Amino acid sequence: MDTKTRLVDSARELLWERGYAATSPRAVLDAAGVGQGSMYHHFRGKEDLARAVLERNADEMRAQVEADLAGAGSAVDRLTVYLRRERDVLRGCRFGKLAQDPDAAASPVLGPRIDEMFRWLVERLAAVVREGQATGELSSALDAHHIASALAATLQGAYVLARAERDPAAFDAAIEGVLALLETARVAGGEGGPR
Amino acid sequence: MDTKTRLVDSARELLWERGYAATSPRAVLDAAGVGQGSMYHHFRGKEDLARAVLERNADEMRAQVEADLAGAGSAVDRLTVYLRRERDVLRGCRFGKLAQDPDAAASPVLGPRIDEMFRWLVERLAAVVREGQATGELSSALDAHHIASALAATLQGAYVLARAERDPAAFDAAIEGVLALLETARVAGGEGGPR
DNA sequence: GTCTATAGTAAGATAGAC
DNA sequence: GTCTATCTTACTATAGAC
Repeated sequence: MDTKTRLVDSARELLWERGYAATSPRAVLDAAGVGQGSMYHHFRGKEDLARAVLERNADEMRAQVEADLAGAGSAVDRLTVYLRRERDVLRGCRFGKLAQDPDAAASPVLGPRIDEMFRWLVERLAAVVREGQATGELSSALDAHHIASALAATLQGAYVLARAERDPAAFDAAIEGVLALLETARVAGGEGGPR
Repeated sequence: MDTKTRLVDSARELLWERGYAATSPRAVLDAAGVGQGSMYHHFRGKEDLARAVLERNADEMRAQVEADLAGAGSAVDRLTVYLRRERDVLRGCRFGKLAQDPDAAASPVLGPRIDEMFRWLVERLAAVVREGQATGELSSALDAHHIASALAATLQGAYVLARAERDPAAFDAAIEGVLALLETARVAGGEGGPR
């Protein structure tokens, strides 16, 4: 594996584990096993390296979300697949972590990328909710964007709870809770209604 | 105001704004307008000062939550009051912020205090859900701890979304979404049922 | 292209004058 | 009890040898 790839891989892990502000270029270099100067040859600095990591993370996340939401089954079924997918709970969300990081959020190059990722995610979830409304599975009285926002927020908050309590069970409890609520919102008689 | 109080006040603001890892003692001293040595006279160091801040934050948060949840109205009404209470959305939750901070969460003195706060909050919310089940407002088929976890998680995640999108509207959308779901869970005929 | 060496700054903490 | 001065370490970045 070449040096540039090793740098991105190492930075990706450290950014996930420690966040942006708390990740030093030195730590990345040590983890990648390269000298001081290599990073500044391939990247303009810490921020530019983080940008490369964010681009890769965004590609992977979009692909994963699409895989979950574009599958078979009703809208609620697919949202359930997405929310119940196995995750590295205690490490948290690669994007949510950075959204809370003071330096990453304030960065003019990183901030907009984080912003864009979440706006895309919520809109993608909202589209599935609207599909559910179109088939009659979910009530048309619900605001699709609100429901999608609540689902995305529960997922992000579930990570926060699990990390605070140092217990993955806190994550599962929150996900099961919102799924139970979503289940009650299924319209009786709609496609794949309550069971 | 005495020096010790000014130090805690300044640290409290900076911890909220920047988190623990990214808040330097120097920044606290500058904000408080005191010299280097004063902090080390009143506190053992950065971690000890943060501990003092966390204790004050915990007191205030418990009082605020109790004020919202112990009021009049049905269980769902009170949960709604809690979730809709006005918040400094873009600054985030004083505890949720620290839960995501790598250094704060890893600290043996700060970590357990963050843990305890969230466990208390979820249990307090679960108690209200159980009250709703006792009066027949909410279905007894629901797992109170799961629902409480989902509500706490949505709140935390709503902060994450708003910060990521730099828009308080993202917070409101998530809260309204989960409230809409909670509303559908009201048992018809129960106290203060669906309207 | 990758390395070591080193710049300049700030971190967290301590020493000692007043 | 509060201050300034200073210690040691680590930060982000650059210089220049190989």
